[in-house]
Amino acid sequence: MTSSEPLSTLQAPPAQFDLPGLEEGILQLWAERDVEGRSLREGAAAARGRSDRPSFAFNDGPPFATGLPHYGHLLPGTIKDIVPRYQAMCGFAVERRFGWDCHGLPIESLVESDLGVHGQAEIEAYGIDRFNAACRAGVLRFTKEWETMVRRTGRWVDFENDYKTMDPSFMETVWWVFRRLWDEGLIYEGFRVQPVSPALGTPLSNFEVAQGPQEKDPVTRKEGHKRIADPSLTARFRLEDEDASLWAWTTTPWTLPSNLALAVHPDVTYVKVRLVDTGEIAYLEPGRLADYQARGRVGATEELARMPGRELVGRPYAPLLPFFERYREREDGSRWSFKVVAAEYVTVDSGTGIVHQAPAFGEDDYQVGQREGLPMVRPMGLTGVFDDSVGGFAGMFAKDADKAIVARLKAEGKVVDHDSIVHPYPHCYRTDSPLLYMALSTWFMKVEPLRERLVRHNEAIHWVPEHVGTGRFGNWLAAARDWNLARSRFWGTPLPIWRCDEDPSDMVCVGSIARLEQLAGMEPGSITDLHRENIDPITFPSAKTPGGTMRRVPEVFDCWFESGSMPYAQSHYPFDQSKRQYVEEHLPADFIAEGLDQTRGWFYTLHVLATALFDRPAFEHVIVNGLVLAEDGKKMSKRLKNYPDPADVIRQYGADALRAYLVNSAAVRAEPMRFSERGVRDTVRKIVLPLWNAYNFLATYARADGWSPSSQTLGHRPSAALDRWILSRLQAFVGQMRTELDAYALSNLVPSFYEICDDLNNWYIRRGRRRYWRGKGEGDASDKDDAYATLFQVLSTITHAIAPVIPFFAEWMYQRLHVDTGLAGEGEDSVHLMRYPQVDAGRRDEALERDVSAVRQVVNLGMAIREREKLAVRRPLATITVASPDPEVRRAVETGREDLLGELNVKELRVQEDDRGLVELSAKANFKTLGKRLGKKMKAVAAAVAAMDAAALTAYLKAGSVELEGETLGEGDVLVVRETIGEQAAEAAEGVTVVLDTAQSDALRREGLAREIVNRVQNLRKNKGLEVSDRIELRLTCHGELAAVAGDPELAEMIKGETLATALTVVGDPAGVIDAGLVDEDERFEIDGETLRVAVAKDA
RNA sequence: GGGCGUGUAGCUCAGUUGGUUAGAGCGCUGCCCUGAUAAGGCAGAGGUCGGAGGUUCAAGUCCUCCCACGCCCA
Repeated sequence: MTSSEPLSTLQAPPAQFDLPGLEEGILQLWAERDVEGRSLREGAAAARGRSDRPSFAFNDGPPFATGLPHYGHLLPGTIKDIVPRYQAMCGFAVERRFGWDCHGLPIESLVESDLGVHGQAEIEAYGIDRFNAACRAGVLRFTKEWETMVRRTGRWVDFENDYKTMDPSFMETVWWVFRRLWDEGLIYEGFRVQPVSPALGTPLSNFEVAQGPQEKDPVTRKEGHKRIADPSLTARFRLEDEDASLWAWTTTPWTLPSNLALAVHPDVTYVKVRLVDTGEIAYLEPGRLADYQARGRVGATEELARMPGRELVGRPYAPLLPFFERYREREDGSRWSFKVVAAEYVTVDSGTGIVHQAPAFGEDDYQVGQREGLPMVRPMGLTGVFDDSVGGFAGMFAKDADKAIVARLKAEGKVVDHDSIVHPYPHCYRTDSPLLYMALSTWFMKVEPLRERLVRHNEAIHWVPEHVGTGRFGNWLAAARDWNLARSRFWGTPLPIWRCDEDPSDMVCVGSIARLEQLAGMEPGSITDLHRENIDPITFPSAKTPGGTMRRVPEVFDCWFESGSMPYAQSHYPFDQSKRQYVEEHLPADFIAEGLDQTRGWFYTLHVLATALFDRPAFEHVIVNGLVLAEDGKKMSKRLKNYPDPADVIRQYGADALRAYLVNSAAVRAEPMRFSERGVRDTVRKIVLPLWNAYNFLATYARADGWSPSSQTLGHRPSAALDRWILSRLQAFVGQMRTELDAYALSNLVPSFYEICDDLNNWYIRRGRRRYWRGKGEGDASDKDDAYATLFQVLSTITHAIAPVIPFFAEWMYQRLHVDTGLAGEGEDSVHLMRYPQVDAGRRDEALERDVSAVRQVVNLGMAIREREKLAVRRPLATITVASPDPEVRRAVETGREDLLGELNVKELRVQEDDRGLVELSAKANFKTLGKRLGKKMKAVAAAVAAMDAAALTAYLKAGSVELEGETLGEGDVLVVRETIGEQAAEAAEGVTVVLDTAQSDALRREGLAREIVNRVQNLRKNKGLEVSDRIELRLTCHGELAAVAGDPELAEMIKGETLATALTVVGDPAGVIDAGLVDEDERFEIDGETLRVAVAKDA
C-alpha cells in the first residue's frame, strides 16, 4: 500500500486484520469501477434480449418496506446473492431486480395510527384520496435504509431498476392477470365468514385478530384471547313430527333469530329421554345430559330410546323465532330450513351434542349451510345492529340484544337452562370490543378445480430441502381451497370489476388501462394511476342494461395476489413488448428463495397463478430457509432486545462473516437456527483468517524473494509430491463446490472451504515452508519456483471458488493476487466478473491423497505417543517404527518419509510388515456382514469370535476363513483389532502400529537443547518485530550444558543458520550472575533448569 | 384441532440402506508446536440420543403413543 511499491508484486498484508474496514474499501472499489453495475446491467440487458450470454432467471420476492431489514431478510438475502453470483460466474446473465411490496395492511395500519383514523367509516369520511396519499408517502420510508443495509451485506441487486407493486405498470399487469382468470371462468363472487369489528365497522384480517388483547388462561396458563363473560343458553327446539324437543346450546343468543338448522354428528349416539318432573321428551347426547344433571341443571330422566345421529338427520322442527319462517320450504314444497343436518365437526365436549346453525355467523355453520343449500340470513350490517327483518329487536346492537332474546325465549317457554360462561374470545385490537363473525360477500378464485394440475406441476419443482415440497407444500396443494382474493381495504390494486347499479349480474372485467379509457370514453393516456381515488369515480353506461350505470365494486386485491403476479407484473407483461419474450421463456424462473413461512404465501400464489395462466410451474429451483431465532431459542423480538442489531454485527465482524455464518447454519435446510453473535465471531476465525494467513505467508516470502506471478504461473505443473497433492485436493474442493452449488445445496460450502484451508495451512504450507526460505542461489531454485507457483494457484482458485459466499474478502484476495500483480486483463478487474473454476480431472490423484492421509495418521499416532511419554517434539528421537500388514500403507509411509520424520522430529524411519511383539490381536464379529445372514445365531457367533485366541486369529488371517458354531466365516466377517502391548511407547490404529524409540543419546539431547535455544531466539526476533529475512548478531550468555551446546561448532552453525545470525558470540558465566538474576538487560530463559540470556541485534 | 418440521455433550450441530465402544467444532483443563498464523496438534472432563412402549439377534436410526418447541393452517 505504499506508493513506492511496484504494481507487479504482491502487496504487503495490512498490519492489522480488519475485515469490516476491508469490506468498506471493497464497496468503494466496486463503486469506483462500476463492477456491480456492469454485472447487473448484463442481466437487465438479457431480460430485453440484448445480451449474448444465456440468461438465468432469478425472481426476488418483495418485502414490505414498512420496517427495517433483520436477520429474517439477511438470511434469504445471502442465499439470493450466492446463487445468482455463482450463475453469473458460470457465464449466465442474471437479472436481479429488487422488489417492494407497497400495498396491504401493514402500511394501512401504520397510516391509520399516524392519522388517528380507524375503520371504514372514518377513512371514507377522511377521504380515500388523502388516506392513500399518506400510504404512498409512508410506504417507502425505509427504502434508503434497506438499500444501505442490503449493499453493505454484499448483495448485488438492482435498486435502480426495481419494481414496486404500486407502480401503475405493475398494477395494470395485475389487472391483466385477473382478466385472464375471469375469462377462464375462475372468478366468482361468494361469501366468507370473517371477523368483524362492529365498533370500526370493518372486517379484520387474521393478523389484526392476533393483535387483539391477550390474557393467560387461569387454569392452563396459556396465552390466549382476552376472556369474556357470555350467556350460556340451552334452548328447546320443538320437533314438528313428534311431541318432543331437540336441545341445543349457544353462547351467542343474538344469532338465534338467524337459526336455520340444527347439526348432529352422524356417528354419535343420542338418547331420547322423558323428564320425570315435567314429562317433557327431549333428544340430546347422553354424556352431555349426565353433565347437565351433575351440575343440577336438569332433573331425573327416563331413557326411552337410543339412536345414532344420522337417524335424526332430516327431521323438521319449528322455528325458534318467527322472523325467517318463509325459508321453511322451497317453492317446490320441499323442506328447506329448520331441519336436522349432519356435521362431522360436532363435538360432545360441551353443550348438548346438538349444535345451533346460523350460516351467516360462523365458519362451520357457513360450510354446513353451503352443503345443505340453506339460505343466507344476515339481519345486520358491519356495525352489528339488527335491521328491520327481526321485528322488536331491530335497532339493537347484537351483544345488547342477547338479554332481550333470552327474555323472550323464556317467556315462550323455550329455555331449558340459562347460565353464564367465562371463555376466551377475540376482541378488536383497536377498540377492545368483542368481534362478531359474519359471512361477507367477497371475490374468489377457483383453485379446487386446479388441484390436480397444481400437484402435477409441483412435481417438476426442485425443492431444497425436498420435504417442504413433498410434505408441507404438496399437502397444501392437494387440499387447496378457493382463494379469497379481495379485501375491503383502500390502499391496494382495485378489483377491475364494474357492475351495473340496476342489475348486479351485469358486470364487466377490465384487463387494461386502455380498455377502461375506451369504455369510459376517455382520451387514451388520461389514466395515469390505478388507485381507488382515481379509479372509483370512473363510471360508464351499461351496454346490457338500458339506463344502468357501471360502477366499480369497492374491493381491492389481497396483496398476495400482487406478489404472486410478480413474474409478469415486474416486466409489465404483456404490455411491454421488449420483455414479452423473456417473460414467456423464463416461466418457470430458474431460481427463487424465501423463508419457510412463505410456503402458503408467495410460493403458493406464484404457483397457483402460473398454473392457472400458463399451465406451468412458476419456478424450477427453490431454496427454503428456516426461521432465525434469537440465541435463547425464542423469536427475535424488538421489545425483548434478545438479539444484536445486524448493522452492529456487520460493523464489528464484517458482512462476509455474517454471510458465512448464516449459510453454514441449519437454516439453509429450512430448520430453525439460533443466532449467536459468538457464532459470527468464530466464523471470522475459522473461515476468513485461515485464508488471510495463507495469503500473508505467500506475500511475506514473495516480497522478501522478489517473486511475482507471471502468466505462466497459473498453468504451472510442479513435480513434487506435496505440490501435486495440494493441487489434487484443490480439484476435489472445486468439484465439491460446483456439485453443491449446482444442486442448490448450500450447507456444505463452508465445510468444504474449511477443509481445503486446513489442508493448505496445516499440511501444505507447514510441510513446505522451508522451501520458501532458501536464499537466492541456495538449494534447488526450480523447487522454490514450484512452491510459489503452486501456492499461488491454490490461493487463486480458492479465491474464485469461494467468491459467491464471501464476496468481499474474495475480492480483496483477487485484487492482491491478480490485479495488483498485473495478471488480470481487460475487463478482469473483479473476481465476480471471472469464470468459476473448472475441475481439472488430470490433476486429481486420489491415490496420492490416500497416501498423505496415511502419513498424517502416522504423524498423529506419533504425536499421541510423544504426548503420553512427555517427549517434547523439539527434542529429536532416534527411530520410529511403523508396522503395517497393508503394503499400500507401507509404501505411503516410505514415500512420505521426509514429512513424517520432519513432523515428528525423528532421525530414522523403519517400516515393517510384521507387528508381532508390538501388538496383541483380538477379534470382533462383523455385525454388518454377519447380522442378516445369521439372525438369531448372531449372539453365539459373536461370543465365539471374541473368544478366539492369537493362534486361532493367525490361522484365520492366513486361511481367510474360520469355522465357528457350525458357521463358516469368510474374509471380512471377523474384524481383527490390534492393541499395543504393555508399556512400550506405541500407538495402534486400524491397520497400522507406530513405535517410538524414546532413548535419548547425548548427541540427541544436545541437539534438542540447541533447538530450544533456536526457539528462544526466534521468539525474541518476532517480539522485536524483525522481518523474517533480517540478519542478526546473536549473543548468548550461558554456562554448563547450554554453554557446551553453544560451543559445539556443528550445533552453533545450526543455530546461526536457523536464526539468520551472521555472528554468534557465546559468553561464559563463571560468576553465575544470570542465575542470580543480576542481569536484567535482554531476555532471560530457563531451559532444563539452566538459565540462558539472549541478546539480538539487527545486523546492519 | 390439522399439516410439516425440530428435540443427540455446557453451546452449535453431524450421525448413511438399523450393526459392535454415538462423533465434530466451539468453550473448559493439561501438554505440545510455531522462521506466516489472531492459527494448529495431542489428550482429558463432559451423553438416561425429549419420554414411554413395541418390532428385531441388534434401535440415536423403523413403528405407535405422549411431551416440548417452531412454522403454516383451522
